[in-house]
Amino acid sequence: MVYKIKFDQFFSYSFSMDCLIFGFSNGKIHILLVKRAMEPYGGYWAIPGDLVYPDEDLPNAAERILEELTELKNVALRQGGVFGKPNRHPQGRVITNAYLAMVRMNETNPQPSSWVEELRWVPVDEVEMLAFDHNEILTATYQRLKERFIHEPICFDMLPLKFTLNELQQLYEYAFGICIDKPNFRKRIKNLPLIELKERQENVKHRPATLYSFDWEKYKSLVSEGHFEFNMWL
Amino acid sequence: MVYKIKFDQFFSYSFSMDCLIFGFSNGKIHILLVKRAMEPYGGYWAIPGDLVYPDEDLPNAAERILEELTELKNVALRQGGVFGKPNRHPQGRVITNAYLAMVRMNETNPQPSSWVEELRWVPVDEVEMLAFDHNEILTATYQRLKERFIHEPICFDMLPLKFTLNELQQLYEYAFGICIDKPNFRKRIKNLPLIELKERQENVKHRPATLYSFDWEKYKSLVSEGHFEFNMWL
DNA sequence: CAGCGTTGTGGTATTAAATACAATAAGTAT
DNA sequence: ATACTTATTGTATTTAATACCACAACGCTG
Repeated sequence: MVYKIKFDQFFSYSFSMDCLIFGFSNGKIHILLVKRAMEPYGGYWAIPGDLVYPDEDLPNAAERILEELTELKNVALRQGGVFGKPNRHPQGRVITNAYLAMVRMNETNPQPSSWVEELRWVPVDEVEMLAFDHNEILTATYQRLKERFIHEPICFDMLPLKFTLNELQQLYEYAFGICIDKPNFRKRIKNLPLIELKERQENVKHRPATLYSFDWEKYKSLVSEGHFEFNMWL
Repeated sequence: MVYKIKFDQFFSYSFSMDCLIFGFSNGKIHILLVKRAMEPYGGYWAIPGDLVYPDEDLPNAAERILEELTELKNVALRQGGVFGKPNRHPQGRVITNAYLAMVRMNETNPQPSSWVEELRWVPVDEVEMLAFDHNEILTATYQRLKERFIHEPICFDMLPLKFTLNELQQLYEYAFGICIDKPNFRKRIKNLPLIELKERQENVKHRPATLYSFDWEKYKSLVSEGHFEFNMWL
């Protein structure tokens, strides 16, 4: 089957970025959603995203768009999948690229901006109907996020800088829907480059837990020099 | 910073697919390259790829393009990364999406077609200067391929349907640049759903090795029902 | 067909890690 | 002090990874 298409017809697409920002709070992984104040899909909740400019590199576009819509800066965005069904966007052929990031919700204060009317953190398993094919994008991206959880220390990007071992455990338990024996969990992670702080929890109604930080310096040197591999459950 | 851009300017991009076909032969992982008989980059070696049609879904486009250029059909292509530097294509803004697949080289007979002048399997570590940003695309995609090797049984897509355990071992040794103890290797893989065939190698100058197949049926049922996880080296 | 070289296969002893489960210590609230 | 909640340590058992040795099976050569 041979198609005859004019050159111009090939150069008629648009390209967008969708930024999936994940955070952890109250034992649940959340995603940042925005309410669209603009057609198409005005009034719908959506993943923050917009079109890429003609002379803009993709990583820069993702950063710019995220900041324009939510005022978030200095977020380490990573590339995810591509979604390009011909009719996914009512205004034309728009192929979109998911970019994802993990942030500390307690230190992150997104504000609705540009065409965003409202903005909200929603637990990933409570997300309802979204604009465009954003449900599909979320599902696929969250799946990949969880896979990365196993072999990259990215979960520490969503935990507070000072966290308890229980918070770390809860994060993994939520992500993978499992229960872990507490004493054994602590033994497994004793290989990780964690810094045990002198501080403890405050304002809790029980024995305060010791706070820890992830030692990124040590982690990098371990990886670069020796044969250290981050691994949470084979 | 606020840009003012007309609607039309946003719908002026093009989108392409690049198909990275990997195979294994003589102890080396190869990639299928094509020689371009067309501008731009006429005469250069490149990853087979072309523009997506306006009404075409991405997976279909990848299949069509691969077939048009190499006459390969029924290849299980998977999505890889996106590459979209503003000036990566001399004719305009073309964002490209890598699709990758593993094939059995002994059963695969690609033929140059359409604008492809010539076609060649090249070991991944012997690839030289390619068209566009294809070296970058290859490096990034091969890297991801190797990561998948660890936790997905995709290596069996590039081995012959009937393979020896030594071939399997060689593949992993090449990919990760390591040496593995043969007896131990065989012990590790004894958990895998392999079918030990009644057949043996033929026309070899030494004791013929037993041939094996990967049991995809059993693999699927193991994964779906129980807690089986494919894992080659933590 | 004996003996050599090559490759495949089986075994063991050692080490390290994952698991299950019990017990203790350290705080808070009354 | 006492009860109660949560954090932390300990042990015994099982399981898997590793290193290394020995042997078996086959083709080839003389």
